[in-house]
Amino acid sequence: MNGAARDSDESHDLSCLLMHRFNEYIKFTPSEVMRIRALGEKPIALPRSAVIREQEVRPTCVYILVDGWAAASVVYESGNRQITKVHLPGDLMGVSSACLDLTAECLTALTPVVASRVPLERFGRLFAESPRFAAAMFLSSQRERIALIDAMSRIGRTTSAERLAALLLDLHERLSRVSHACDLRLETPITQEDFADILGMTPVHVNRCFKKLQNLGSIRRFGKRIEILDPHALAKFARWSPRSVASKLDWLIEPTVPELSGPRA
Amino acid sequence: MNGAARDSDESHDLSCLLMHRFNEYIKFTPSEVMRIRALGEKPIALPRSAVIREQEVRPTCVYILVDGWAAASVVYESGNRQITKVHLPGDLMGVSSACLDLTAECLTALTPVVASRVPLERFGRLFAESPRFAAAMFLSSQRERIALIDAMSRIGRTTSAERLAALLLDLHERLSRVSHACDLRLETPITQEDFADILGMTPVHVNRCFKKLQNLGSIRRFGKRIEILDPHALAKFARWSPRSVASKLDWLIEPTVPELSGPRA
DNA sequence: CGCCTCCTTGACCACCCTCAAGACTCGTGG
DNA sequence: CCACGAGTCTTGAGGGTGGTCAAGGAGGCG
Repeated sequence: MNGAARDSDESHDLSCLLMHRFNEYIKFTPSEVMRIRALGEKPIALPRSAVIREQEVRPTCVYILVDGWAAASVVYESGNRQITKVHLPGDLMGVSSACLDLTAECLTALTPVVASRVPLERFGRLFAESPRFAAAMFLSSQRERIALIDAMSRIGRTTSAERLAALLLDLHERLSRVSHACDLRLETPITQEDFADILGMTPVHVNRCFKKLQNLGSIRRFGKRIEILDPHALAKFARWSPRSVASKLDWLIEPTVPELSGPRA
Repeated sequence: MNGAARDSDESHDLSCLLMHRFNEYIKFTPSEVMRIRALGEKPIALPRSAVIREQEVRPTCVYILVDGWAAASVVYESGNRQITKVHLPGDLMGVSSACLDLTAECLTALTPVVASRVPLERFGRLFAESPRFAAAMFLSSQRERIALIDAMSRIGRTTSAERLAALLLDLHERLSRVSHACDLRLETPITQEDFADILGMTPVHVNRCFKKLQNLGSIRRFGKRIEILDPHALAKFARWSPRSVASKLDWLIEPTVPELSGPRA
């Protein structure tokens, strides 16, 4: 048992949330769950727009987003920024910059957030000692690459309205997995300017695209609440379909769990 | 010694090339090098434009690019495609799709290529048995994420001429590391249409951007040979600077090499 | 109530796309 | 050796998507 275990009273209620993400590819054993739970330091609350971690600084930690939404973005001197990833509760943030001398992206709070630091040393120790944790991290990094590939190809090769539609579907899917979104209602606490920075366009044009999707009868809006009226039509319009992660991963990880948690659904 | 060792006579001369990439973050021991060498099957030669691996198929392998240039791209029904990564000799290809049920990207040959398949099982076995290999793969995946982040933010937030300039500098840097490019001359065997697919624009406009960079006095062209006249000015124009990978990685990997395999510092 | 942030809308314009035609290169075959 | 054709590059003309600028409206909070 390592010294960080004393943090775990705060991270108590996070555990299920975090496990949800970490379990994406692997069913961890109880003892593994214990260790993963102990990864994060005491969570910190930050207001909206707060910088969680600067761009162009020495990376020392990764971060677990416990509550709220956050953005990873590349900021230019002109003030322009491109959001490269919208992080939802349970996400691990700032991992990619760990391979660099200076961080490539800035982590900011899109809403008030609660986040927990994970020192790289602690992360690295678990990575070295638990091959299954290493495999899970490897796979989830690949999944992040896929997300980037999808976002990039949309920015490069689809129109603005299509991009917005795809983003709404994407957020809806991710949120429903964290079970924030019920049915086809979508609560998006972020501004149209944020949308613009995600989609590589301007706030003004985001607004016009929203109107366009409304006129097409695909969505309806009530303030920040968005309702997807015809998901099928919207998906077709956006040329979007959900990615399904590999079901068979025995090439990387033993499919069965050695100890207790045996039963597979 | 595993059965794949018999492939190693062909992969003989590749080893230095591949090691160059695999060594990016770690210095491997001789026995580790042996195992990595044995990863790839017998390399296969393919003509330009050949599909190395389709999109939307079940992933069974990753690929080592031994010679030539290849592209990972997302292809739309309309025939449009976005190249998400230009692979140079020594690159590992198709890794990100390994986490999916169906591949997200299509791998195609931009020039005649020589490539070697690595069955996922073989990759996974080495990953499980060698924590140092696992760490190296993890880090190189993070580096790929950074490359995607950079490409994406450029497409989303910079003008076409800036993007082209950044791409030229990027290719020059990568090529000079594989030592194909001497000095400021850049041999690009790919068409302007390929450039367009990388940069998220049209071939016609790529041509105009080339002309613009020439008129600025930043580059000169002789067919497919490009000379960067003022790299400093070009980098400033493109808002480009080389990324430097972390020098201190002892949080993930023991910095010094143990002899054969086991002993921990 | 007033201020701030965000949303909305209009007018204008530029960057980049589309279409199209001609020039150049290079491999192939007569 | 030249002719041909396919693929690529180059250039022009015109148009549309989306950016810029600006002003008014709507909501939230001290």
